[in-house]
Amino acid sequence: MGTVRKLTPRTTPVQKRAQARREDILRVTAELLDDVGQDDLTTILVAKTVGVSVGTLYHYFPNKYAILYALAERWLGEMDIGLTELENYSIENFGIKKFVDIAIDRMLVTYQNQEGLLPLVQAMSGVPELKTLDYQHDQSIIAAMARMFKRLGISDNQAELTRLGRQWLEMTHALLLVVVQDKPEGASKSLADLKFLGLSLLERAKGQF
Amino acid sequence: MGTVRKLTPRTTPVQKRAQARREDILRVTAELLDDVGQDDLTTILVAKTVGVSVGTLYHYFPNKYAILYALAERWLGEMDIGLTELENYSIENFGIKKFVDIAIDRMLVTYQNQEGLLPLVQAMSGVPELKTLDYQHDQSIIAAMARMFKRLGISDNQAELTRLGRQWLEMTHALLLVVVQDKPEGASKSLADLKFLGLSLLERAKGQF
DNA sequence: ACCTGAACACCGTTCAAGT
DNA sequence: ACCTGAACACCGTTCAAGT
Repeated sequence: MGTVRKLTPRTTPVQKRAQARREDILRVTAELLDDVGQDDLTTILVAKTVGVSVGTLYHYFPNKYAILYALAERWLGEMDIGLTELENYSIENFGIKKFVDIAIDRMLVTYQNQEGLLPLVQAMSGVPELKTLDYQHDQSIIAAMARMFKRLGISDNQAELTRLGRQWLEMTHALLLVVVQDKPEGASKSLADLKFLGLSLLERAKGQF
Repeated sequence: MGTVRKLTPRTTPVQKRAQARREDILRVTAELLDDVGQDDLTTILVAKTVGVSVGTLYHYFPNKYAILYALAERWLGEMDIGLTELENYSIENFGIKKFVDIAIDRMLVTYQNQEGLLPLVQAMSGVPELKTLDYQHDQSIIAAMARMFKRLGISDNQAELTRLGRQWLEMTHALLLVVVQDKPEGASKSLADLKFLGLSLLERAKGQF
Protein backbone atom coordinates (compact mmCIF):
# COMPACT_ATOMS: atom_id res chain seq x y z
CA MET A 1 0.00 0.00 0.00
CA GLY A 2 2.33 2.80 1.13
CA THR A 3 5.20 3.79 -1.16
CA VAL A 4 8.55 2.37 -0.22
CA ARG A 5 10.83 5.30 0.27
CA LYS A 6 13.80 4.10 2.26
CA LEU A 7 16.29 2.76 -0.22
CA THR A 8 19.27 4.92 0.62
CA PRO A 9 22.15 2.69 1.61
CA ARG A 10 24.06 5.88 2.29
CA THR A 11 26.26 6.61 5.24
CA THR A 12 28.27 3.51 6.06
CA PRO A 13 30.17 5.61 8.61
CA VAL A 14 26.89 5.86 10.46
CA GLN A 15 26.66 2.08 10.45
CA LYS A 16 30.21 1.85 11.64
CA ARG A 17 29.60 4.16 14.56
CA ALA A 18 26.47 2.25 15.40
CA GLN A 19 28.42 -0.98 15.35
CA ALA A 20 31.01 0.57 17.66
CA ARG A 21 28.27 1.65 20.04
CA ARG A 22 26.89 -1.84 20.08
CA GLU A 23 30.35 -3.02 21.05
CA ASP A 24 30.52 -0.34 23.75
CA ILE A 25 27.30 -1.60 25.27
CA LEU A 26 28.53 -5.19 25.28
CA ARG A 27 31.92 -4.29 26.74
CA VAL A 28 30.44 -2.09 29.46
CA THR A 29 27.88 -4.74 30.33
CA ALA A 30 30.60 -7.37 30.71
CA GLU A 31 32.59 -5.03 32.94
CA LEU A 32 29.61 -4.08 35.07
CA LEU A 33 28.62 -7.72 35.36
CA ASP A 34 31.98 -8.35 36.97
CA ASP A 35 31.67 -5.30 39.22
CA VAL A 36 28.10 -5.29 40.46
CA GLY A 37 26.68 -8.69 39.50
CA GLN A 38 23.64 -9.48 37.41
CA ASP A 39 21.17 -8.49 40.11
CA ASP A 40 22.33 -4.88 40.31
CA LEU A 41 22.94 -4.58 36.60
CA THR A 42 20.22 -2.10 35.62
CA THR A 43 19.56 -0.79 32.14
CA ILE A 44 19.90 2.73 33.54
CA LEU A 45 23.34 1.91 34.91
CA VAL A 46 24.51 0.44 31.62
CA ALA A 47 23.13 3.38 29.62
CA LYS A 48 24.69 5.92 31.97
CA THR A 49 28.07 4.16 31.94
CA VAL A 50 28.08 3.96 28.17
CA GLY A 51 27.04 7.59 28.05
CA VAL A 52 23.67 7.31 26.30
CA SER A 53 20.04 7.39 27.31
CA VAL A 54 17.99 4.30 28.09
CA GLY A 55 16.12 4.81 24.87
CA THR A 56 19.32 4.39 22.91
CA LEU A 57 20.05 1.16 24.72
CA TYR A 58 16.71 -0.14 23.54
CA HIS A 59 17.53 0.95 20.05
CA TYR A 60 20.36 -1.59 19.99
CA PHE A 61 18.87 -4.34 22.11
CA PRO A 62 15.20 -5.27 22.49
CA ASN A 63 15.55 -5.86 26.23
CA LYS A 64 17.96 -6.30 29.10
CA TYR A 65 18.50 -10.01 28.59
CA ALA A 66 19.23 -9.53 24.92
CA ILE A 67 22.49 -7.84 25.96
CA LEU A 68 23.42 -10.79 28.14
CA TYR A 69 22.28 -13.08 25.35
CA ALA A 70 24.65 -11.39 22.93
CA LEU A 71 27.50 -11.69 25.42
CA ALA A 72 26.69 -15.34 25.96
CA GLU A 73 26.53 -15.98 22.22
CA ARG A 74 29.92 -14.44 21.82
CA TRP A 75 31.47 -16.63 24.47
CA LEU A 76 29.75 -19.74 23.19
CA GLY A 77 30.97 -18.81 19.73
CA GLU A 78 34.52 -18.76 21.08
CA MET A 79 33.99 -22.23 22.46
CA ASP A 80 32.74 -23.39 19.07
CA ILE A 81 35.88 -22.03 17.44
CA GLY A 82 37.96 -23.97 19.93
CA LEU A 83 35.99 -27.14 19.33
CA THR A 84 36.28 -26.85 15.56
CA GLU A 85 40.00 -26.36 15.97
CA LEU A 86 40.16 -29.56 17.98
CA GLU A 87 38.08 -31.45 15.46
CA ASN A 88 40.49 -30.45 12.71
CA TYR A 89 43.40 -32.18 14.40
CA SER A 90 44.20 -35.75 13.44
CA ILE A 91 42.86 -36.94 16.75
CA GLU A 92 43.11 -40.56 15.67
CA ASN A 93 46.88 -40.42 15.96
CA PHE A 94 46.97 -38.57 19.27
CA GLY A 95 46.18 -41.17 21.84
CA ILE A 96 43.81 -40.33 24.65
CA LYS A 97 46.37 -38.66 26.89
CA LYS A 98 47.52 -36.13 24.34
CA PHE A 99 43.96 -35.45 23.27
CA VAL A 100 42.86 -34.68 26.82
CA ASP A 101 45.82 -32.43 27.28
CA ILE A 102 45.16 -30.40 24.18
CA ALA A 103 41.38 -30.34 24.56
CA ILE A 104 41.46 -29.03 28.11
CA ASP A 105 44.18 -26.47 27.39
CA ARG A 106 42.14 -25.17 24.46
CA MET A 107 38.95 -24.89 26.46
CA LEU A 108 40.80 -23.17 29.28
CA VAL A 109 41.77 -20.37 26.90
CA THR A 110 38.14 -19.52 26.20
CA TYR A 111 37.38 -19.51 29.91
CA GLN A 112 40.28 -17.20 30.64
CA ASN A 113 39.51 -14.71 27.88
CA GLN A 114 35.89 -14.02 28.72
CA GLU A 115 35.46 -11.01 30.98
CA GLY A 116 32.67 -11.39 33.50
CA LEU A 117 32.45 -15.10 32.75
CA LEU A 118 31.28 -16.15 36.19
CA PRO A 119 28.21 -13.91 36.46
CA LEU A 120 27.50 -14.59 32.80
CA VAL A 121 27.50 -18.33 33.39
CA GLN A 122 25.26 -17.85 36.40
CA ALA A 123 22.89 -15.67 34.42
CA MET A 124 22.81 -18.23 31.63
CA SER A 125 21.50 -20.99 33.83
CA GLY A 126 19.34 -18.73 36.01
CA VAL A 127 17.51 -16.58 33.49
CA PRO A 128 14.88 -18.41 31.42
CA GLU A 129 15.62 -16.20 28.40
CA LEU A 130 19.21 -17.47 28.33
CA LYS A 131 18.57 -21.00 29.45
CA THR A 132 17.50 -22.15 26.00
CA LEU A 133 20.69 -20.82 24.47
CA ASP A 134 22.70 -22.48 27.22
CA TYR A 135 20.95 -25.78 26.71
CA GLN A 136 21.26 -25.79 22.94
CA HIS A 137 24.90 -24.97 23.16
CA ASP A 138 25.52 -27.68 25.72
CA GLN A 139 24.01 -30.12 23.26
CA SER A 140 26.33 -28.93 20.51
CA ILE A 141 29.41 -29.26 22.74
CA ILE A 142 28.31 -32.71 23.82
CA ALA A 143 27.83 -33.76 20.20
CA ALA A 144 31.26 -32.41 19.24
CA MET A 145 32.93 -34.21 22.13
CA ALA A 146 31.07 -37.39 21.29
CA ARG A 147 32.35 -37.24 17.70
CA MET A 148 35.90 -36.85 18.93
CA PHE A 149 35.55 -39.61 21.49
CA LYS A 150 34.40 -41.87 18.70
CA ARG A 151 37.41 -41.00 16.59
CA LEU A 152 39.58 -41.83 19.58
CA GLY A 153 38.05 -45.29 19.51
CA ILE A 154 36.47 -44.94 22.92
CA SER A 155 33.12 -46.36 21.93
CA ASP A 156 30.79 -46.92 18.99
CA ASN A 157 27.64 -46.74 21.04
CA GLN A 158 26.06 -43.37 20.32
CA ALA A 159 24.09 -43.20 23.55
CA GLU A 160 27.20 -43.99 25.52
CA LEU A 161 29.24 -41.41 23.64
CA THR A 162 26.61 -38.77 24.31
CA ARG A 163 26.46 -39.59 27.99
CA LEU A 164 30.24 -39.41 28.14
CA GLY A 165 30.15 -36.04 26.39
CA ARG A 166 27.78 -34.77 29.03
CA GLN A 167 29.96 -36.00 31.88
CA TRP A 168 32.96 -34.44 30.20
CA LEU A 169 31.17 -31.13 29.74
CA GLU A 170 29.89 -30.90 33.30
CA MET A 171 33.14 -31.97 34.87
CA THR A 172 35.41 -29.77 32.80
CA HIS A 173 33.03 -26.83 33.12
CA ALA A 174 32.92 -27.04 36.91
CA LEU A 175 36.65 -27.56 37.28
CA LEU A 176 37.72 -25.02 34.67
CA LEU A 177 35.76 -22.45 36.64
CA VAL A 178 37.82 -23.48 39.66
CA VAL A 179 41.03 -23.14 37.65
CA VAL A 180 40.28 -19.64 36.38
CA GLN A 181 39.31 -18.52 39.88
CA ASP A 182 42.30 -20.10 41.59
CA LYS A 183 45.49 -18.35 42.52
CA PRO A 184 48.33 -19.28 40.11
CA GLU A 185 49.90 -21.98 42.33
CA GLY A 186 46.61 -23.77 42.94
CA ALA A 187 45.50 -23.28 39.36
CA SER A 188 48.22 -25.43 37.83
CA LYS A 189 47.54 -28.24 40.28
CA SER A 190 43.81 -28.02 39.70
CA LEU A 191 44.42 -28.09 35.99
CA ALA A 192 46.60 -31.18 36.33
CA ASP A 193 43.89 -32.84 38.41
CA LEU A 194 41.27 -32.00 35.82
CA LYS A 195 43.36 -33.48 33.04
CA PHE A 196 43.90 -36.59 35.10
CA LEU A 197 40.17 -36.93 35.72
CA GLY A 198 39.37 -36.41 32.06
CA LEU A 199 41.87 -39.08 31.16
CA SER A 200 40.44 -41.45 33.76
CA LEU A 201 36.93 -40.95 32.45
CA LEU A 202 37.88 -41.72 28.86
CA GLU A 203 40.23 -44.63 29.59
CA ARG A 204 37.62 -46.30 31.71
CA ALA A 205 34.97 -45.85 29.04
CA LYS A 206 37.32 -47.29 26.45
CA GLY A 207 38.01 -50.31 28.60
CA GLN A 208 34.32 -51.05 28.87
CA PHE A 209 33.60 -51.53 25.17
CA MET B 1 13.77 4.05 80.08
CA GLY B 2 10.34 2.65 79.19
CA THR B 3 8.91 -0.07 81.45
CA VAL B 4 9.36 -3.57 80.17
CA ARG B 5 5.92 -5.01 79.83
CA LYS B 6 6.14 -7.94 77.52
CA LEU B 7 6.88 -10.94 79.69
CA THR B 8 3.90 -13.07 78.83
CA PRO B 9 5.09 -16.34 77.34
CA ARG B 10 1.41 -17.09 76.83
CA THR B 11 -0.15 -18.48 73.73
CA THR B 12 2.13 -21.15 72.39
CA PRO B 13 -0.65 -21.99 69.89
CA VAL B 14 -0.05 -18.58 68.39
CA GLN B 15 3.61 -19.35 68.11
CA LYS B 16 2.79 -22.70 66.62
CA ARG B 17 0.54 -21.22 63.98
CA ALA B 18 3.15 -18.62 63.20
CA GLN B 19 5.76 -21.35 62.86
CA ALA B 20 3.43 -23.23 60.53
CA ARG B 21 2.96 -20.13 58.42
CA ARG B 22 6.70 -19.70 58.18
CA GLU B 23 6.84 -23.25 56.91
CA ASP B 24 4.06 -22.50 54.44
CA ILE B 25 6.04 -19.62 53.03
CA LEU B 26 9.16 -21.73 52.65
CA ARG B 27 7.32 -24.63 51.07
CA VAL B 28 5.42 -22.43 48.62
CA THR B 29 8.60 -20.58 47.70
CA ALA B 30 10.38 -23.86 46.97
CA GLU B 31 7.46 -24.98 44.80
CA LEU B 32 7.19 -21.69 42.94
CA LEU B 33 10.94 -21.67 42.43
CA ASP B 34 10.56 -24.94 40.56
CA ASP B 35 7.57 -23.67 38.58
CA VAL B 36 8.44 -20.12 37.57
CA GLY B 37 12.15 -19.72 38.35
CA GLN B 38 13.84 -17.16 40.54
CA ASP B 39 13.36 -14.32 38.09
CA ASP B 40 9.58 -14.50 38.11
CA LEU B 41 9.36 -15.30 41.79
CA THR B 42 7.77 -12.10 43.12
CA THR B 43 6.89 -11.41 46.72
CA ILE B 44 3.34 -10.69 45.60
CA LEU B 45 3.11 -14.11 43.97
CA VAL B 46 4.43 -15.89 47.04
CA ALA B 47 2.09 -13.96 49.35
CA LYS B 48 -0.91 -14.61 47.14
CA THR B 49 -0.12 -18.32 46.81
CA VAL B 50 0.31 -18.69 50.56
CA GLY B 51 -2.88 -16.72 51.03
CA VAL B 52 -1.63 -13.72 52.94
CA SER B 53 -0.81 -10.10 52.16
CA VAL B 54 2.66 -8.90 51.26
CA GLY B 55 2.87 -7.22 54.62
CA THR B 56 2.53 -10.57 56.35
CA LEU B 57 5.35 -11.96 54.25
CA TYR B 58 7.57 -9.19 55.51
CA HIS B 59 6.50 -9.98 59.04
CA TYR B 60 8.20 -13.36 58.70
CA PHE B 61 11.11 -12.48 56.47
CA PRO B 62 12.94 -9.16 56.23
CA ASN B 63 13.20 -9.34 52.44
CA LYS B 64 12.80 -11.54 49.41
CA TYR B 65 16.24 -13.07 49.60
CA ALA B 66 15.82 -13.96 53.25
CA ILE B 67 13.27 -16.55 52.15
CA LEU B 68 15.71 -18.05 49.69
CA TYR B 69 18.40 -17.77 52.35
CA ALA B 70 16.29 -19.80 54.76
CA LEU B 71 15.66 -22.42 52.08
CA ALA B 72 19.36 -22.57 51.31
CA GLU B 73 20.23 -22.88 54.98
CA ARG B 74 17.86 -25.77 55.31
CA TRP B 75 19.40 -27.62 52.41
CA LEU B 76 22.93 -26.88 53.54
CA GLY B 77 21.92 -28.09 56.98
CA GLU B 78 20.84 -31.38 55.43
CA MET B 79 24.24 -31.66 53.83
CA ASP B 80 25.90 -31.05 57.19
CA ILE B 81 23.85 -33.84 58.72
CA GLY B 82 25.02 -36.15 55.98
CA LEU B 83 28.63 -35.13 56.44
CA THR B 84 28.49 -35.63 60.21
CA GLU B 85 26.99 -39.05 59.60
CA LEU B 86 29.92 -39.87 57.34
CA GLU B 87 32.46 -38.56 59.83
CA ASN B 88 31.00 -40.85 62.50
CA TYR B 89 31.78 -43.98 60.50
CA SER B 90 35.08 -45.74 61.13
CA ILE B 91 36.40 -44.50 57.83
CA GLU B 92 39.87 -45.77 58.60
CA ASN B 93 38.69 -49.33 58.09
CA PHE B 94 36.70 -48.68 54.94
CA GLY B 95 39.26 -48.40 52.23
CA ILE B 96 38.92 -45.66 49.65
CA LYS B 97 36.51 -47.50 47.39
CA LYS B 98 33.91 -48.18 50.04
CA PHE B 99 34.26 -44.66 51.38
CA VAL B 100 33.62 -43.09 47.99
CA ASP B 101 30.62 -45.34 47.52
CA ILE B 102 29.03 -44.40 50.81
CA ALA B 103 29.95 -40.72 50.67
CA ILE B 104 28.45 -40.19 47.24
CA ASP B 105 25.32 -42.19 47.98
CA ARG B 106 24.76 -40.14 51.12
CA MET B 107 25.23 -36.82 49.35
CA LEU B 108 22.91 -37.93 46.58
CA VAL B 109 20.10 -38.31 49.09
CA THR B 110 20.29 -34.66 50.08
CA TYR B 111 20.26 -33.61 46.43
CA GLN B 112 17.23 -35.76 45.71
CA ASN B 113 15.20 -34.58 48.69
CA GLN B 114 15.44 -30.85 48.11
CA GLU B 115 12.54 -29.46 46.13
CA GLY B 116 13.49 -26.67 43.77
CA LEU B 117 17.17 -27.49 44.24
CA LEU B 118 18.29 -26.38 40.81
CA PRO B 119 16.94 -22.82 40.88
CA LEU B 120 18.00 -22.61 44.51
CA VAL B 121 21.56 -23.52 43.63
CA GLN B 122 21.51 -21.01 40.80
CA ALA B 123 20.18 -18.31 43.09
CA MET B 124 22.81 -19.13 45.68
CA SER B 125 25.68 -18.43 43.33
CA GLY B 126 23.97 -15.59 41.49
CA VAL B 127 22.52 -13.46 44.27
CA PRO B 128 25.13 -11.57 46.32
CA GLU B 129 23.00 -11.95 49.46
CA LEU B 130 23.23 -15.73 49.24
CA LYS B 131 26.74 -15.95 47.88
CA THR B 132 28.33 -15.49 51.29
CA LEU B 133 26.30 -18.34 52.73
CA ASP B 134 27.19 -20.50 49.74
CA TYR B 135 30.86 -19.71 50.10
CA GLN B 136 31.01 -20.32 53.83
CA HIS B 137 29.25 -23.58 53.45
CA ASP B 138 31.54 -24.67 50.66
CA GLN B 139 34.43 -24.07 53.01
CA SER B 140 32.83 -26.21 55.71
CA ILE B 141 32.20 -29.06 53.28
CA ILE B 142 35.75 -28.82 52.00
CA ALA B 143 37.10 -28.93 55.56
CA ALA B 144 34.96 -31.96 56.42
CA MET B 145 36.05 -33.80 53.29
CA ALA B 146 39.68 -32.91 53.99
CA ARG B 147 39.40 -34.40 57.50
CA MET B 148 38.00 -37.61 56.09
CA PHE B 149 40.60 -37.77 53.32
CA LYS B 150 43.25 -37.49 56.01
CA ARG B 151 41.74 -40.34 58.00
CA LEU B 152 41.78 -42.39 54.82
CA GLY B 153 45.50 -41.80 54.71
CA ILE B 154 45.39 -39.93 51.44
CA SER B 155 47.70 -37.15 52.52
CA ASP B 156 49.05 -35.27 55.53
CA ASN B 157 49.59 -32.05 53.68
CA GLN B 158 46.80 -29.71 54.79
CA ALA B 159 46.98 -27.50 51.69
CA GLU B 160 46.80 -30.56 49.48
CA LEU B 161 43.88 -32.00 51.45
CA THR B 162 41.99 -28.73 51.13
CA ARG B 163 42.60 -28.50 47.42
CA LEU B 164 41.43 -32.07 47.06
CA GLY B 165 38.32 -31.24 49.08
CA ARG B 166 37.56 -28.42 46.70
CA GLN B 167 38.00 -30.63 43.62
CA TRP B 168 35.79 -33.24 45.24
CA LEU B 169 33.11 -30.70 46.06
CA GLU B 170 33.02 -29.11 42.61
CA MET B 171 33.09 -32.41 40.78
CA THR B 172 30.48 -34.18 42.88
CA HIS B 173 28.27 -31.09 42.92
CA ALA B 174 28.27 -30.74 39.14
CA LEU B 175 27.76 -34.44 38.51
CA LEU B 176 25.19 -35.02 41.25
CA LEU B 177 23.11 -32.30 39.61
CA VAL B 178 23.39 -34.31 36.40
CA VAL B 179 22.33 -37.47 38.22
CA VAL B 180 19.22 -35.95 39.79
CA GLN B 181 18.20 -34.43 36.46
CA ASP B 182 18.82 -37.62 34.46
CA LYS B 183 16.24 -40.15 33.47
CA PRO B 184 16.53 -43.31 35.64
CA GLU B 185 18.58 -45.33 33.13
CA GLY B 186 21.12 -42.61 32.58
CA ALA B 187 21.20 -41.67 36.24
CA SER B 188 22.61 -44.99 37.45
CA LYS B 189 25.35 -44.86 34.82
CA SER B 190 26.17 -41.26 35.64
CA LEU B 191 26.29 -42.17 39.30
CA ALA B 192 28.68 -45.04 38.58
CA ASP B 193 30.86 -42.68 36.54
CA LEU B 194 30.90 -40.16 39.33
CA LYS B 195 31.95 -42.78 41.86
CA PHE B 196 34.67 -43.95 39.55
CA LEU B 197 35.95 -40.39 39.11
CA GLY B 198 35.89 -39.78 42.86
CA LEU B 199 37.85 -42.95 43.39
CA SER B 200 40.35 -41.98 40.70
CA LEU B 201 40.88 -38.57 42.25
CA LEU B 202 41.58 -39.98 45.70
CA GLU B 203 43.71 -42.91 44.59
CA ARG B 204 45.88 -40.67 42.50
CA ALA B 205 46.31 -38.23 45.36
CA LYS B 206 47.25 -41.06 47.68
CA GLY B 207 49.82 -42.35 45.24
CA GLN B 208 51.51 -38.97 45.11
CA PHE B 209 52.39 -38.73 48.80
C1' DA C 1 19.45 6.67 11.35
C1' DC C 2 20.02 7.57 15.73
C1' DC C 3 18.95 9.81 20.05
C1' DT C 4 16.31 11.75 24.16
C1' DG C 5 13.73 11.57 28.44
C1' DA C 6 9.18 11.74 30.28
C1' DA C 7 5.62 8.32 31.10
C1' DC C 8 3.73 3.71 32.36
C1' DA C 9 3.41 -0.73 34.39
C1' DC C 10 5.20 -3.51 37.81
C1' DC C 11 7.95 -5.13 41.85
C1' DG C 12 10.29 -4.83 46.51
C1' DT C 13 9.60 -2.77 50.74
C1' DT C 14 7.44 0.18 54.38
C1' DC C 15 4.13 1.67 57.57
C1' DA C 16 -0.08 3.45 59.67
C1' DA C 17 -4.00 1.28 60.92
C1' DG C 18 -6.62 -2.67 62.17
C1' DT C 19 -7.87 -7.41 65.02
C1' DA D 1 0.98 -11.02 68.01
C1' DC D 2 -0.27 -10.99 63.67
C1' DC D 3 -2.41 -9.02 59.62
C1' DT D 4 -3.83 -5.64 55.86
C1' DG D 5 -3.25 -2.85 51.75
C1' DA D 6 -2.30 1.72 50.21
C1' DA D 7 1.90 4.30 49.32
C1' DC D 8 6.75 5.01 47.82
C1' DA D 9 10.98 4.31 45.46
C1' DC D 10 12.95 2.16 41.74
C1' DC D 11 13.52 -0.59 37.43
C1' DG D 12 12.33 -2.38 32.67
C1' DT D 13 10.28 -0.82 28.67
C1' DT D 14 7.80 2.31 25.42
C1' DC D 15 7.06 6.14 22.53
C1' DA D 16 6.34 10.81 20.86
C1' DA D 17 9.40 14.14 19.69
C1' DG D 18 13.81 15.71 18.31
C1' DT D 19 18.54 15.92 15.18
